[in-house]
Amino acid sequence: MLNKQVTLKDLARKLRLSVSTVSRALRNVQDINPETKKQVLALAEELNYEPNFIAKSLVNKKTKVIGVVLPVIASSYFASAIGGMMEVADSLGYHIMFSQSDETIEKEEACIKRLISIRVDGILISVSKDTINPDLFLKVQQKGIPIVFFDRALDSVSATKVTVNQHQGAYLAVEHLIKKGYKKIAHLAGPSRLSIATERLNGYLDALKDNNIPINPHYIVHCEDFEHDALEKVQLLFGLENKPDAIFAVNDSSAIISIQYLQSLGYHIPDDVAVVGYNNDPISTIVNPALTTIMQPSYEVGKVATQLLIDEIENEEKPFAEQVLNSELIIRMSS
Amino acid sequence: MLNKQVTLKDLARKLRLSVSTVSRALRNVQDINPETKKQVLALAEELNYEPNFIAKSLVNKKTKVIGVVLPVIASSYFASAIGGMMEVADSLGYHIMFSQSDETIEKEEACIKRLISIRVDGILISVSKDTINPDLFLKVQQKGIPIVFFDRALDSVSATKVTVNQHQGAYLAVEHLIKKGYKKIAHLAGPSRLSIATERLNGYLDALKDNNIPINPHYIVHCEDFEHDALEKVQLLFGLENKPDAIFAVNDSSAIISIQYLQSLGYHIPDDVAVVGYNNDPISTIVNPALTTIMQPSYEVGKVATQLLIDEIENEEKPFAEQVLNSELIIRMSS
DNA sequence: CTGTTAGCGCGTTCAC
DNA sequence: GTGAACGCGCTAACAG
Repeated sequence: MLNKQVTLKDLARKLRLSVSTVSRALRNVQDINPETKKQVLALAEELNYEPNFIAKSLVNKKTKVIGVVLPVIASSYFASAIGGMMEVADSLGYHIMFSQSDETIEKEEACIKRLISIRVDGILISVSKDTINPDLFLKVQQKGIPIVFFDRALDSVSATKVTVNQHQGAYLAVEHLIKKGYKKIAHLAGPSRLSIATERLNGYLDALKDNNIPINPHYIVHCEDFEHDALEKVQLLFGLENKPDAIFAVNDSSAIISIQYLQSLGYHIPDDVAVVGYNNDPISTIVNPALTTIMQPSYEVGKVATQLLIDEIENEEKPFAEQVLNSELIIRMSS
Repeated sequence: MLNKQVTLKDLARKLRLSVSTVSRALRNVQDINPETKKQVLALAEELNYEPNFIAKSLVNKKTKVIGVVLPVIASSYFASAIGGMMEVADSLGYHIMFSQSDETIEKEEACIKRLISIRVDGILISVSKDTINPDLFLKVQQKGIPIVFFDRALDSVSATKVTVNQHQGAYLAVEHLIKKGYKKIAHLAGPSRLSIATERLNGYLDALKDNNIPINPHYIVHCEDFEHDALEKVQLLFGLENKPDAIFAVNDSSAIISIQYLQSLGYHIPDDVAVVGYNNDPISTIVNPALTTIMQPSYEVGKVATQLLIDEIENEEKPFAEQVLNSELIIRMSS
């Protein structure tokens, strides 16, 4: 029962017309006898004809699909970025094909090669954390396939890039705490090997400096494993003689762990200690008090990156743009 | 600079061979002079030749891509299912193309038509919550395109389906509470119009019945808007003369809201009141005490559905299977 | 307005 | 072992 797919030829035969006439009628291009056009449309409808994109692609060398490569799809950050991509792609008539690199360079390379085989019109990529070598990306560009980096980019390749300013987000969070009157602000930092963590740390430091608040090294603790060792780090912080009156955490999970720990000690949030997180995870509205946090423009990243990619696909010679998007402070009850 | 893509013809010309010879050499099929084969492979490597899937698809009428239609991609449940799909598809040489219906039947129909145009080899779908009409799906099947439903299926169309047993999960949760010695078990139910909510409610009821625990209607409250009105419902529950000693919540968010409310009242979890959630959201390990919950096999759903679809694609005549997967109880500290 | 021809990149005969 | 010819479904160029 396979292959019941109706083709132009089928329509042409039944209508005793030539294939090209049918094709023209369906696409209403050039002059066509309104009468025959009507017939064609009617039969197409009746037989449930759907144009074969594959054949079309082969002819005009455009597949109208863009390939996306990202580390993992099951993360609230990427899932949201994907939403943005879909929105733009959809509205411009493009399809999206996803592939996961699982953070390994081997899979990343395999993904890209497959996308090339599919002849995607362009590629959107957030590189794996180990990716350093630019060769593959250069080859892609040489083949005339536009590529734009989102979220994580590679310095060594010149291309359009859309990223998020981590420094600014952290700065915003700390500045907010300062404005609220907190002065002894601690930072639950992320793993020191990760650039997003150090950028956020720098944002924290600069916000303090710019407001003439002395930096207390004891107030900076690194959670080398994110939320998994956050609890002991908070305990460290509140074991200090001179305890902090606010915490800026590298992510929402760590912030929430802090809140719960402090509450169990009898502290009141935000009166005794204020807490600000990062990410605006769904959790942040659920906890009590609801968490003040930084919302990264992940949806926007997806949208912008896709828009820029399609621009490049359709207007051959476009200079590379490098956009750095800012995050937003979401003030809730924890600060 | 476009269209730098190398083709068989390019290789053939440079090697002064015919296209078919080159093709054969690359696919190492039939007898080929090992010498010419070596040359071909060398040049292909040098020129970075990548076979054109589009052209291949047109010839053998198989695209090796499967289309997925789901309500929203940015949900931890679907994101996880997608992971399962990717794993299976990847290992079997298939690509996946996603599209979102945004829970509307119009977009759902548009998605399916586009997938048909792309000539996907098969379709995986979780229908929008308003979908009732089976016509479109029947048409897809008539075209010879296998379709399998996952998570949410349509009774009116006979096809392979992979779903999750909600009754069993709820039963597991309540049974666990009973075994722990709790007897006054309340249920924060979901919106009564949703089938998953009523199935879970029935699981709750049956678990009580099977254990000879009388059902107290006051202990069943419906959160018509999930977590958004969970707080007031819990307050209702604990405003009762005869207060519950355990809560089974329809999802993790509601469970966490309950925990925090009870803690603020001075209750100790789980000594005074036990709480069990549903979904095994990332939050559930973060909160204190960590939440006992039900883990739905979403990853498994994705895997199984994809596997069954590919089976159908490759073995024409396969009877439809209907798989109902069971959930798992994750025991943590809240019970 | 419509039909004919050619070709997109590749696989599959069928000859040589 | 290799080449020529044909077709997949469709669009584009040129006739008529």
